[in-house]
Amino acid sequence: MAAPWSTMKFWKPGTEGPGLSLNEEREATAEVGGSIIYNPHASLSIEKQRQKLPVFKHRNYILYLLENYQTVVIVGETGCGKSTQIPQYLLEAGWAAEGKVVGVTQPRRVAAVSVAGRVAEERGALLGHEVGYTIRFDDCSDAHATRIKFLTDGMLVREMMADPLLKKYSVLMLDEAHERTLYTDIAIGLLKKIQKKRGDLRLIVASATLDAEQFRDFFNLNESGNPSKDTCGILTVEGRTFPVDVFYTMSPVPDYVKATVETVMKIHEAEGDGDVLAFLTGQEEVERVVSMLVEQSRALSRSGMKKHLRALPMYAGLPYSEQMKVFERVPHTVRKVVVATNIAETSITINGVVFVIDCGFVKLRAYNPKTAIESLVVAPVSQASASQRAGRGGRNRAGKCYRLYTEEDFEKLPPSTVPEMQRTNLAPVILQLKALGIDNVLRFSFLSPPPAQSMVQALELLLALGGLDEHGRLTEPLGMRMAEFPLIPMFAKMLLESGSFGCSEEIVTIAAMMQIQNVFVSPPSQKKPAARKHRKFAVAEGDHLTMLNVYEAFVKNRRSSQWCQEHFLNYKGLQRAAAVREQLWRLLSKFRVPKKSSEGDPEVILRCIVSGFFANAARLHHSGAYRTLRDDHELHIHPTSVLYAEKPPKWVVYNEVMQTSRYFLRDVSAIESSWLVELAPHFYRRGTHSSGSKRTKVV
DNA sequence: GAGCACTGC
Repeated sequence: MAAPWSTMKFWKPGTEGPGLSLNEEREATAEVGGSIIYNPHASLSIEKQRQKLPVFKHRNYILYLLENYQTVVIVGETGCGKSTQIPQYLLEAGWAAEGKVVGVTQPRRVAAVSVAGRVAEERGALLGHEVGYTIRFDDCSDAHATRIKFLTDGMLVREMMADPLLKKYSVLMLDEAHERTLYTDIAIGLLKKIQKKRGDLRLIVASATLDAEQFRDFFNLNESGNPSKDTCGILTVEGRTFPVDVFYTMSPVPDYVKATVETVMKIHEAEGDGDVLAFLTGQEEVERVVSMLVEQSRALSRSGMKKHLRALPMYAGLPYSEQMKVFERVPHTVRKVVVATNIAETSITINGVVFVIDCGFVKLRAYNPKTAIESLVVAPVSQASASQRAGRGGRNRAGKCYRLYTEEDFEKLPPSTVPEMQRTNLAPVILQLKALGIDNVLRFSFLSPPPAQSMVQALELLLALGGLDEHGRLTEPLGMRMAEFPLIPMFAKMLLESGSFGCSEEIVTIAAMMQIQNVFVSPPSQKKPAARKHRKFAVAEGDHLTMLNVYEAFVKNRRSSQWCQEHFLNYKGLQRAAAVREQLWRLLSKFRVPKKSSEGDPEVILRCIVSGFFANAARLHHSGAYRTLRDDHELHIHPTSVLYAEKPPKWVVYNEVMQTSRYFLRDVSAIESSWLVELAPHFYRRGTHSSGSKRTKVV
């Protein structure tokens, strides 16, 4: 291939990188979870290090702004130190006096834990006392002693259920707010409401440049037009990163998979030391590029090239031990090439990356509010994402980023990604808001309001499940209880019904297992033996009972990691399922749902599943495909379902529909059509297709 | 017959 590159642009340090900070360097999974080492003699040097961070110069101004404004938006560029330092400035200035707490939210668990660890270390404190964290399944904080508390944004929303005004907090800092995760957005809307009742509550919104004004306008309660009465101010803190040269292709690339391989080989031949990180959209592309690179590097070795290539895949579905390989150091004679999905954009940081290749696309979840069907679509990345990807190459030294698209096309990309709130099924959000006392969700102050049709779909589903009444009010006790579960409402309903079906023990396991992705692992090199082992767990009733089998076998085999490996099962996933199961059990006991086993009878279990998932039913069409009962949509059983290899049952319920190349049903079980009429008479009635009312569907 | 970005409670 002729040299497709031309240098188009020089990326000035800190002008383009969205607000990531010091903590990111500590986010790599390999570095997380260790004990905190405290060296009492290091306090002076820690103090000096703290003063060297770019944010230190702004210390007094930040404190001044917080005295004068209810909300402060801080544009903190990568490496400025905001996440670790600002909470300490607040503590030192007395914001955590009189039993008050400074709270800092993070979108991800690892980040909450690692930043908390770093801050505790800087203060010479034991994690869990003065400095602590709270994430699901792991509360390392002290109700009395903790002054700075790191938590996931989802956890903050949960805390509001117990303490609607968040009275114990004097200041809340929402870190990485520009990521606009679902829970950050929920928290933002709720905090604005809380601020109207609690004038003393201060907010710090840490965001990227692009969104700063949107946040300020949202939180500015001043309607007088007089700027001196503004309640929100903005401050920008420069970052500390290395420059990244950005290159574009001269003309559009017809095949970015091939172009990725060619670019890697070009870098390998022409450039000095430094690892490569390539972004692609999915598992299949990643594996294809890895195998092509392996082939190419063999040819290179044969031709006598001294420097070797080591291509490694990285995506969430990869077994844990395989994921860890990307963090391993390689000898100087080897160049590491990590081929990753979007997981490497924010969730993990790989040290030593100098060269980044960006295919320009991303796989995103989308939601169709008309059909209530979610899909995974490959879409062009946003400019913000592209900058974030490029920035992954400038963390240790100056880097280079190769974009597999033209500069002209870059200019046409959307500035930022559509917030999750606008591309998701809102039923869990609406239920949560109702439980927090937001009666009129249509008038809730959303930073980015979701489509009205999505709200309507959510309200209809919650009504059908009995969580809301005809007036849209939360029902007692059902709706309130459903909201307490960390699950989508259908699962919550199924669990709450499981006592009366006499199968709560099985249902709680099934609900927990369904929260885990990739229970079955299939390494590309061992697909056949893996499939053989997996088939042993499969039952004709479908995926729910198959997952029950897997979990019960896991417990029977003393939760052994060795056993999981032999059976190609995701050990970490099963451990997580056990933790989820325990949490769900606690909630069921709280609501006095009796502990009962179906004693091997599959029918009650399936009926109980129908009591939660009746709206997700489909029947087999003579074409061989399924059709939804809701709106006659054509669907296919996903190849990962055990029913894919079985004789297709006439009627099924499913957990979700995912649109990729076709509409696929995921997590499917066989049912009897009569159960639908019996268990959801308000939703279904027996009849003919010609007649029909609006609400009830004809079975 | 043929396929699942990523978090989080």
